[in-house]
Amino acid sequence: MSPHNQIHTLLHVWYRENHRFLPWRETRDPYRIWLSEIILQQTRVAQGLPYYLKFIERFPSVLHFANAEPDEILKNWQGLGYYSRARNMIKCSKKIAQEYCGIFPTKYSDLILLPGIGSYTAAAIASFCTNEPIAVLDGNVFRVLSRYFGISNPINSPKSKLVFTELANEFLDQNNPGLHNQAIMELGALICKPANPDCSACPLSISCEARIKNLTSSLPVKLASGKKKKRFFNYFVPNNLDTLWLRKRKGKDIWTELYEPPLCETTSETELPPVPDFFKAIEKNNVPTLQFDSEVTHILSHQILHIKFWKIDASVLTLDPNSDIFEVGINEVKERYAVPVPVMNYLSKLLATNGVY
DNA sequence: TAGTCGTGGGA
DNA sequence: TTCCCAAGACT
Repeated sequence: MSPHNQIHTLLHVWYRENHRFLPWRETRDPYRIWLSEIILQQTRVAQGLPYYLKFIERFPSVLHFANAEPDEILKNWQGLGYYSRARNMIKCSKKIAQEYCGIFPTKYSDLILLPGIGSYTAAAIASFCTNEPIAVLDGNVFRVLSRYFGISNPINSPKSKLVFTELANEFLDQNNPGLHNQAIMELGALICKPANPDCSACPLSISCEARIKNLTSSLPVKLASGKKKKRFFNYFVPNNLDTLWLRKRKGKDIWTELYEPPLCETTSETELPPVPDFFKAIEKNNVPTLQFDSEVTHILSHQILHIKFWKIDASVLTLDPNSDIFEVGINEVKERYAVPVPVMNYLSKLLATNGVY
């Protein structure tokens, strides 16, 4: 008999009566659970839901997913952010196709070895699909446990993760692991919110340390994040409107494997960036000139991007054949190539302004 | 380990 | 405006 028996009952009753109906809760298909969990990492339900529905329709099984073109996966992921999730899903699906004959594993010990599946996602899939008794620990659970047990360890410090992991598993209802995990996360999402938690409606309030000691506004403790770095991007687009140059981003920077126009990054704001050397003048004396088009500020978790778009006279230049830049119709870009949100916004504005398509 | 990886919404 | 945040994982 667990010392938390009574609270478990209250929590589970609350969940049954108050949980949201979400499509990934209507299945025990590990593929669908996996898809939803990866999509929802650091992402709100409202933002992820349409992506989930789109992916399920287009890629009904893990083998459909594994056999798809990586660029098509990325294109469907466009706009969701944290694109390494999609890249890791591709690796993960291929590994499942090869090592598991396309049968999606459900054991925590198997799941944790797969790309993009960490401790949270492995616990979620295992407990939701087969009731494997292992506690999930996500942002919601961190917050609920911090308040309920009055734990002041910072929730975003790797050292604290061990403490909260043990606590979560001690608090886990061994008889209903899947339901318990769902319930505690849903409680964090709907009641025990970061700001202004609704303690009056909380099934745990009777024995919640934070509520009893009036600490709900000071828990959980979170370490401050560093300030954002500024970067200055200059994108070059041809001055005729129906085509675009693209290049695939590589390396460990943002937007890896997404496409973007030729880029010149500068260390400070420029009134006029240099003409990059992947543009070659057709005639030596007819150097292409740049014409400022528009600018936008794009904010990421750890960076502030100051982006300027420049038009360049395509009729007097040619591309360095050694560059990886290629030319595409704008329609094809919109349909096939995953591009960062600010680039997509620029294209949409371009098309709307000119009414070409 | 602390930093990094997007995006959109709300206080 | 500015800040924080939302079902984390990786290095």
